[in-house]
Amino acid sequence: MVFAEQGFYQSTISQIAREAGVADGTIYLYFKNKDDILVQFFTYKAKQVFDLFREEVATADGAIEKLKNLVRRHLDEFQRDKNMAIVYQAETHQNSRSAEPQIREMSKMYLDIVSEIVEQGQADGTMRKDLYLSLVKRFILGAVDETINNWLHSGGKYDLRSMADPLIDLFIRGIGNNNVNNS
Amino acid sequence: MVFAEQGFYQSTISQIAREAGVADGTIYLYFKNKDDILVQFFTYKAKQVFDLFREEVATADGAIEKLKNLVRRHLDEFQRDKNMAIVYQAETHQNSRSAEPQIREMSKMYLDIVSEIVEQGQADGTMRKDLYLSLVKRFILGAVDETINNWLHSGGKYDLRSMADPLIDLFIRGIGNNNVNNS
Amino acid sequence: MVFAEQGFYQSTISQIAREAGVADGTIYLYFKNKDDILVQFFTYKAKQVFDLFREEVATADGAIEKLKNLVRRHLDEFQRDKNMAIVYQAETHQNSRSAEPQIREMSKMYLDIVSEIVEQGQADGTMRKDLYLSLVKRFILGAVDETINNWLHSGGKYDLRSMADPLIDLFIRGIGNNNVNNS
Amino acid sequence: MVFAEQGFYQSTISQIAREAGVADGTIYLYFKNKDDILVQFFTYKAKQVFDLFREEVATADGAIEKLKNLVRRHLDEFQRDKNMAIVYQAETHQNSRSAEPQIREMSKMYLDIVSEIVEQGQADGTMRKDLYLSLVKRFILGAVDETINNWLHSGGKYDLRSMADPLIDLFIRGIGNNNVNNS
DNA sequence: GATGAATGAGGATTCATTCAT
DNA sequence: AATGAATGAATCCTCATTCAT
Repeated sequence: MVFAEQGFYQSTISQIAREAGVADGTIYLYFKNKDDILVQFFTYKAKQVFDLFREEVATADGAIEKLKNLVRRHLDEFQRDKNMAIVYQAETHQNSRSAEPQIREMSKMYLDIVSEIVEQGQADGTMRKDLYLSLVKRFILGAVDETINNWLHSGGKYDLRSMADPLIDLFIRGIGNNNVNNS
Repeated sequence: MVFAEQGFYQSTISQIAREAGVADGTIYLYFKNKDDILVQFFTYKAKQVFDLFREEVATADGAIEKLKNLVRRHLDEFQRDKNMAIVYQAETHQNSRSAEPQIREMSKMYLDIVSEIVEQGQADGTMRKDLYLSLVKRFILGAVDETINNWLHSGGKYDLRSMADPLIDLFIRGIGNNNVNNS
Repeated sequence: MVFAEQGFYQSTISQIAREAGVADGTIYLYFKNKDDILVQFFTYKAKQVFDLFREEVATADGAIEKLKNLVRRHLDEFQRDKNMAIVYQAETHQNSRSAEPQIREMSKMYLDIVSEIVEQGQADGTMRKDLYLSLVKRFILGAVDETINNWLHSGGKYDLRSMADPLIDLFIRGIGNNNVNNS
Repeated sequence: MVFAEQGFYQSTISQIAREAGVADGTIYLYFKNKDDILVQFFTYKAKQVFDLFREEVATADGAIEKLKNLVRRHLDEFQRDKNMAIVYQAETHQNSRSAEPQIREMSKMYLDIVSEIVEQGQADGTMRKDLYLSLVKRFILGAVDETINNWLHSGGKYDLRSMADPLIDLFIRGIGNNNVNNS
């Protein structure tokens, strides 16, 4: 996918069309304009990915287990579809984009899933009650995102999925030495 | 700053010049080309910001205190210079940018500072020894970044700096309920 | 043709396009860039003109007759296509042109034809054997060129072709008074 | 001189100024505008060179001797001042130049000198009477010009002046084999 | 539906020229 | 007289979009 390599705005309709194996004009039979390609791409991908996420979370028991599955699946999917990962990383950090609504929606869906998990964790006593929820969800999303971002910038060589467990561990236990404090 | 509002590549030289109160051609007396504006901007800002960061870390005692100061300062500076924040967020998540070297350098400097802090924390017993260091540093950077990113997408209304302490708390203690484990 | 009137480098793409009855962008469907217009023009013309020259020379008997035909045809063609004549005159006397290879090739082809003729003339005894060949061919090309150049600078009013025979006469007999020598 | 290397129109005022060791603005104290540099250059050079030519012709006896001296001096001067040669070659073959009047004047002066010589030659019986004068003078100028042009395109390596005598020989005797005709 | 040639607005960059110092 | 920073008109080229076939 061209706009994974050079960014969506640096890609031309000609490149996109050639890659799709159609003529330039044909693009306009399916997309209103160039921006609409991005919008539809995100709309389609969002649905696809979030269905997976929801399903993954639903099949797990316990908040921590749900969180583990979510993060694993997240890393897994982005590893599987590196192009989507690149486009997602690039576009979620711009503003005044035409795909802004789609991106906000995706972010929101993700944050909602995390919120639900944390709230469940608080309810069943596996997570701290004194958490600043709106911060926690971003803290988790941010850490996962940056893990993906770094994987991308490194060229996507190593196994991204293997980062899931250590990452969850940091979410759950933090980096402080609890043994010291609790001794 | 125009390219904070519409992204650097969506801004025109005319807009940038008008905003700077000079003629289009004048831009080229100070910058080799359009890309060079971004490069010089990051080079200049990086030096300025990292001097502050280093200083902030140096004046604190103890790893946790250092980390607090760093994160506070980070949020503080990005809150103070919102335009820089926007541009930084946008450009650090693109690839094949001309400012790539500057951005990699900035990232690396940041990660190095965090590494040093964590290593010190491990040495003085305030941080866990069983940490995956290269993951931890990105986990911290990612969480801070996403906090800033969200603040930006919300329009920069609330006080970003106030996020520092709860964020550090999450880094240190995690979200797991240690009381349960330790009871 | 605009660049006949003002020189190729003084013409703008807009002018060239307007004259061709197409939009500016259309030019770039057929030419790589502005320079390529000149290159293609020469490549095309060179082939066309030199095919004529070769043919003209082939159909004549005897070196002197061949030379006459060549010069006649040369003047004839440049008279017929005055724009080409202007561009040719202008560009063959510049250096570091992008069309340089085409121009060198055209010059070389011309000089080669003349060389062959002169060598044949020497073989059949109609031309002097003590000739400095590489000078002779330039001497002929130069004289024809300047004849064309002057015709152009005079506005192309008079009949250029009528210069052919007197010019050949000068090539063959020179301006010296042989009768005096031979008396 | 910069505009010998890249042509006058491809040279910038900055380059010309730097080479002259003055600031850009200073150029405008001495020249009305960029074109005026070319105009003044030709005006100055023309006077200088033609004074030499006239002198050279005056000091010789006999038309053929005068012609020899003129051609020698011409080649000599252009060899000595290669930059002038390049600029002269380039600009005399363009039209709608601002230096056009200067160039026409230079051409005319040259052709006038040649005319005078030929007329004298006809009067004293060393040159043919049946010459088409306006053609002869261009034939001579063209041949000399092309000799210079070729020397320039070859990089100006060999001794240009040594071409003078063989060239004159061609002017005088032509390339035809008179012995054959006169036997 | 599909094509791809043609369009022309838009944008980066250059550079002759000016003018305050 | 000399400077050189600033100007902005001018120009090449790109590319999203259209539309006749």
